[in-house]
Amino acid sequence: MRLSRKAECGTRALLQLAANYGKGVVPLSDIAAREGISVKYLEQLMMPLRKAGLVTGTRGALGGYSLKKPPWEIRIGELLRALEERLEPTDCSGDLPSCERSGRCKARPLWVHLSRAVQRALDELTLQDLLRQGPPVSD
Amino acid sequence: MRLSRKAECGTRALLQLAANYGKGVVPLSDIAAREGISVKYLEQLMMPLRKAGLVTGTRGALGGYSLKKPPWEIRIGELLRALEERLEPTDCSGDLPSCERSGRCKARPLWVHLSRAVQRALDELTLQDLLRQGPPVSD
DNA sequence: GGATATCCTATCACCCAACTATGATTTTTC
DNA sequence: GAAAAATCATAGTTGGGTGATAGGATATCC
Repeated sequence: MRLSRKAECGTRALLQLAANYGKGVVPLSDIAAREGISVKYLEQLMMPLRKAGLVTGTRGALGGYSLKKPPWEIRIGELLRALEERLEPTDCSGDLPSCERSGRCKARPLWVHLSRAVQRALDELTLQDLLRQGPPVSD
Repeated sequence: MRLSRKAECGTRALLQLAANYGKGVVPLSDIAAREGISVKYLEQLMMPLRKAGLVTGTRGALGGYSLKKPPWEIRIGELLRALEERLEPTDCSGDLPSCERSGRCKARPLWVHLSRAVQRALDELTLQDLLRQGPPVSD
C-alpha cells in the first residue's frame, strides 16, 4: 500500500509551484535544489502533470513551470491520479467486475470500500489547504 | 498505491476460514482449490497470520487451519497489518518525523492524513461484515 | 507405518519503479 | 547570430522487492 516515489516527489514539486502562484514561473533547477531531487527526474514528473492540464511549462532562458489553475482549485486526488497510473488498491476496486470470480468474491466489496475511502481522503484536500500547514479536516 | 497480492490472497483465505468458523478446521488444499491459489503460496501467507494470533494450524492428517478469534472480532486492518509489512503510503506517514525535511515539508501532513483515512477504513470493518455481503457503511 | 497436513528455510525468476543518459527544441540575453 | 538556459522526448540501465516454487522436517490420524 505504498505510494510511488513519483507521486511523493510530484506532490512536493507542485507545492513549490503553489507557493509561487501568481509570482511567475519556477525553473526545475530551483525545485531540484530546494527539494533535493534531480532536474532530470523532475522533468519526468512534470510530463504527466502537463498532460493533465495542471501545469504549463514555458521554454527557454527565464523559463520554468507554473500552475495552470489556482492552488485552491487543484485537489490532491487530481494530481495523484495524474502521477500514479494505478491509484486503486487492487484490480478489483472498480464498480464494474474485473475478474471472473467477482460474482462470488466476498473480498471485492472491501477493495471497493477501501478505494473510495482513499479517493475521498485525497479529494477533500487542495494544494491550498496544504500550503497553510496542517490538514484542515484532520479528524 | 497498490495492495500486495499477499494481502489480497491472504484476505480471501481468511474469508474462507471465517465462513467455516465453528465447523472445524479447513486444510489449505481446500482453499487452494476454491480460490485458485497454490498450497505452497498459501502456506507463506498463513505464517504471519499465525504469528499475529489470528489463526491456528493443526498438523497431521485431518489437520488444517481455523480462526483463533470469531470473525466479528477480527478487523480487516488487523489482518492487513499482519500481511502487509508496510501499510502506510509513505515513510513519512507516522506521527514522529522520519526525514530531516519533515519540519518544513508541506506535504507531510498529507501523508499522515491519508494514512489515517486508510487505517480508519480498514478498522471499521470485520471479517463478519464481509461475510454478509456488501460493506455495511458503504456511503 | 503410511498418508496427510502443517511448519520452516532457501532460492529463483521476473517485473517494475527509480533513476541516468542523450539529444532535440525553444526562447532569451548579449 | 551565437551562446546559454530551459523545457520536451525517448531510450536505456539497474536494483530491489514481490511472487512463487522446492525440498524437507515435523506432527497427527487411521
